[in-house]
Amino acid sequence: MPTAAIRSALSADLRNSVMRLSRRLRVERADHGLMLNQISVLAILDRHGPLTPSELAAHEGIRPPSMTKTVQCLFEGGYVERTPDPLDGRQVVVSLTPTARQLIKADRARRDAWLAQRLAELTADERAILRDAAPILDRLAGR
Amino acid sequence: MPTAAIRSALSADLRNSVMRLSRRLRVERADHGLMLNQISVLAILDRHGPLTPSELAAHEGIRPPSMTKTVQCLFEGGYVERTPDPLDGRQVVVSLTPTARQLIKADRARRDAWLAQRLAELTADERAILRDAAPILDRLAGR
DNA sequence: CATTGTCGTTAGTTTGGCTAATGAGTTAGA
DNA sequence: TCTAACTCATTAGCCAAACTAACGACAATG
Repeated sequence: MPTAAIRSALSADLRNSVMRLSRRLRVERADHGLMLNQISVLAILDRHGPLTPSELAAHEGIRPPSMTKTVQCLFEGGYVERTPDPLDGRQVVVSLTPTARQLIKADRARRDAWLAQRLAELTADERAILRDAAPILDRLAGR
Repeated sequence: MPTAAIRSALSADLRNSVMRLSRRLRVERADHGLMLNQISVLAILDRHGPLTPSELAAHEGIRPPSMTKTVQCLFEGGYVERTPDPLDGRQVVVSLTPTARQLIKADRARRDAWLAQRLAELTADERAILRDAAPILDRLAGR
């Protein structure tokens, strides 16, 4: 098999795997009915503390308007608060509500975040491969 | 850093990388204006010869109605033909037109399929990691 | 103090999945 | 044989989640 063909096969396989997993990730939701991207935002807020919508968007690698929607959903569910920044009236600071904190805690305990669950079922070697692969995928996506 | 936290970080990183790359893949198109998933279908037909819509859907890991849409687009662009199977009147066989064959050939020569291009810019080691990672991602997606 | 820029949001579009249902055609069983 | 059940492709309609463009409020700067 010539090099070009091998690369072409990798391209096809990788594309398939990535698209499939992303479809799965998009649809999958934990038992509290939150979408995985919403949970991800909660996790970011938990790790970094209150952030503005733009900062959140940067973390997720999406545009601010997309993040506004996610935050809106979380707000309606009572998971986040939006408080205007007293120093800069343009900015809004998004922070977790006690409800969200409790949910995150329970989530972590029960390990019911879908992807984490699946990852736990892999071998250590397989997880190591994915750990190596993640930044490469990121670079492919073009930062 | 405790094991659980490491795994949780992997989960977040991997999710991010996969979603980012998938968004990129979805949007990216070659210079002939075809979406990457359409090009992928052409590539499958090129490799396997004529296939039915269901077979194509299975290859891409999507449902038949979704494939019908893609095939419809390709048909309107003059890239595929749909011929009824003479043995089984329910089935349709999708095959490449000369236009498509020519495009595939040119594509291959110029290597302008977006992902293949990016992959070519990686080191051999990095590609090896991705080659190992792809089937694991597939298993995460749930077969 | 007026212009220019930034932030969050709104509005509207695009893409590409999905399920459910339909119609044509096949297969199997009474 | 003829009817019931199944299979395949398609249609219709829904939904999630990204995007761009534009807007209003506010800030910063000349």
